Amino acid sequence: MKPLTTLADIATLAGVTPATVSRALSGNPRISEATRARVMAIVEQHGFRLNQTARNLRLGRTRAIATVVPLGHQSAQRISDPFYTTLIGQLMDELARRDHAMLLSAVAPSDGGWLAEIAHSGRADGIIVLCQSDQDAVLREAARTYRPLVVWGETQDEPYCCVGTDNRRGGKLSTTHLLAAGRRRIAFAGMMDTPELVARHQGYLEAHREAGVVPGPHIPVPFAFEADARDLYAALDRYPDIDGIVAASDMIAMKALNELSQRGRSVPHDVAVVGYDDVTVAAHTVPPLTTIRQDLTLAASLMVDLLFRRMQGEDAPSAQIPLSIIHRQSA
Amino acid sequence: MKPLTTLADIATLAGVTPATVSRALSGNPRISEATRARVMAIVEQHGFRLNQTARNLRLGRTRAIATVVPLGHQSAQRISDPFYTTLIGQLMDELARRDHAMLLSAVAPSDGGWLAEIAHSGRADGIIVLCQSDQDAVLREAARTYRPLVVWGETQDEPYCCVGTDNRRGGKLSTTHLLAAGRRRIAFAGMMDTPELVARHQGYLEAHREAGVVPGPHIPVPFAFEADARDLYAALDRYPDIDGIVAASDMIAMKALNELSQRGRSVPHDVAVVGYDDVTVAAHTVPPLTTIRQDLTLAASLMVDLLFRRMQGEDAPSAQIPLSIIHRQSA
DNA sequence: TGTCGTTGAGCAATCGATTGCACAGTGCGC
DNA sequence: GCGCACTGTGCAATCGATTGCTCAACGACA
Repeated sequence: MKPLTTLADIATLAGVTPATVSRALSGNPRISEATRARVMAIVEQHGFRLNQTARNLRLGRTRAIATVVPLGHQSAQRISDPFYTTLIGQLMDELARRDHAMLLSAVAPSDGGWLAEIAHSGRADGIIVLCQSDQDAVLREAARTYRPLVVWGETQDEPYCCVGTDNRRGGKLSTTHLLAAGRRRIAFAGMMDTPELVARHQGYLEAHREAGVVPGPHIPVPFAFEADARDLYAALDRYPDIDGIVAASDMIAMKALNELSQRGRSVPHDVAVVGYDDVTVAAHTVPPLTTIRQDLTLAASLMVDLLFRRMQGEDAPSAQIPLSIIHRQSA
Repeated sequence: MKPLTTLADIATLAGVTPATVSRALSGNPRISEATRARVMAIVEQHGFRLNQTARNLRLGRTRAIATVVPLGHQSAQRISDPFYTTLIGQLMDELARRDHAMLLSAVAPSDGGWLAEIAHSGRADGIIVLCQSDQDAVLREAARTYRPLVVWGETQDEPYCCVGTDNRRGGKLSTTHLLAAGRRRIAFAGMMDTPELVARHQGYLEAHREAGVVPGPHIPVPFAFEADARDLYAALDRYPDIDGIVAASDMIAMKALNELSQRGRSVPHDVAVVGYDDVTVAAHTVPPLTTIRQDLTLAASLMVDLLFRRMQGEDAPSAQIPLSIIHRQSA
């Protein structure tokens, strides 16, 4: 049963016009039951599907949302971090629930045109940007003319709609936890090349300030596992007196567990480690990671909700989602 | 500078017809340099972008590839397994390189129509299906009428184009490794609800047969970490004599490391563990995982290559990608 | 000056689905 | 028996870009 390709084909078979078939399919009440049944039978029989491209053109919408990960920062050379992939999965579910498709892409922003290209090419009805990266200026510019845009990242005074957690508080929370446990030489492991990470580091500093403790060294480790991370981690050897590590992500924390284990330093006895994100594997490392949880299911549903409100013209504002520290055994 | 929306707008401003603007943009040599320059200037100035939906309708193609993950099997309730997310990332890169967008979706196949829906709705020029799941029949049926389809999974005698590794050999490889190390009571941990996993299990059995060793127990653990996996893992207590575990995925292996550690059983001394996939984290577990590597960069480029050849009408065949065992410290 | 070839651009159909409006047919009331 | 309201379909324009064909203008050449 070769599938027919157009409404007109079906119309011919049913002895009606394309208009009638269209109405029958869309449940228009002005079509008689008899006609509808006849049309539907033929549609079923031939496995006919509407051409979505034509439909989208006519209706001026695509029922697709573009999800973009800008790779302007070094932290995420690739979308390999489970944090992002989990978020993408949740967004996908949430969009599917609203009957929208997800157009996924990662862009290495060579110029400022990447966002405008997506916004005005008519491929999607809205855009979700995962991570501000170093593209704050581009986002601000786009927000001036393009409304259906939601960004995951550090919420500050941005003119665009941004969803995220209070990263400063998160960084402070994990650091305070270590300080309260008596740790006095706490390193911060991670880059500071996105607003979120900068904020986490600020929270780390703030906790130290309030406790009257001198901050430990900064160890610049990329988010993802990379070849040169090994060298960077030699930093652990440079600072043998570290008794605590605040990691900017669970992946970094996990790498820390691994490196510490190889150096014969026990966690949490010698060094306590706190992660960030509570990705799925965090509960399954050895020892399981104490970490800062961001509720990604909530994040995804909130982002999609805001996006749809913006697609309807509403001027939905930025929002923060709650944060909590999950106590496991690494700290 | 509000972006103009249509070719006609630009045409009006330039004092020409839409046809001329279209030709100017596409580099048609029949347009004079003077006219082209004038049109281009206006296009630049207003940040005009072609409406891709209209273009796609006219040209009969979308420059988009649908990537689908069927969730018919229990193993992957969600796309959380790093194996799939890494593969998706690689596919995304490969598609971007060919200037195609990726339409990502996960479907819980309630009926057999999901694939036909995607194939004939005209949203994408081709389809990549990640994992056969329990949908082999649907794939076979679709392959009869729809050519641009490539599946990741177990390559057997399927009539559709399938890319994958020799899972039977992989399962055998890891099992043989354990047997060669003197292990004699080896469990297989994982579900057998997809053809790939069945094949890995067969390899496991085959290795035992050839070595003249009785296979150990089968512990049915889902691919992903889930709430009830904990109960399933109580199986470890039921079989205290196990000295080796062949895991159907690295995630399962990782969970095994964790559970064993909680029971005070050392890896690899008491129990040796071999994973599957060599996901990024596998090198960073404690101890680092010995595992079977599947080269996903190669897999992605091969799949996309086959898909594009099929989109051009060629009858590109199934293919296998190589496999290797990576020796680390867990076995 | 008349004819032909070339260049550059316009006209209009097309891709496939949707929808406002027109209109034929039916049943009803008076 | 006539007009009216109502129902069910058809007609044709529309969404925005592309492209085969047509055609005007120009220069060259005889």
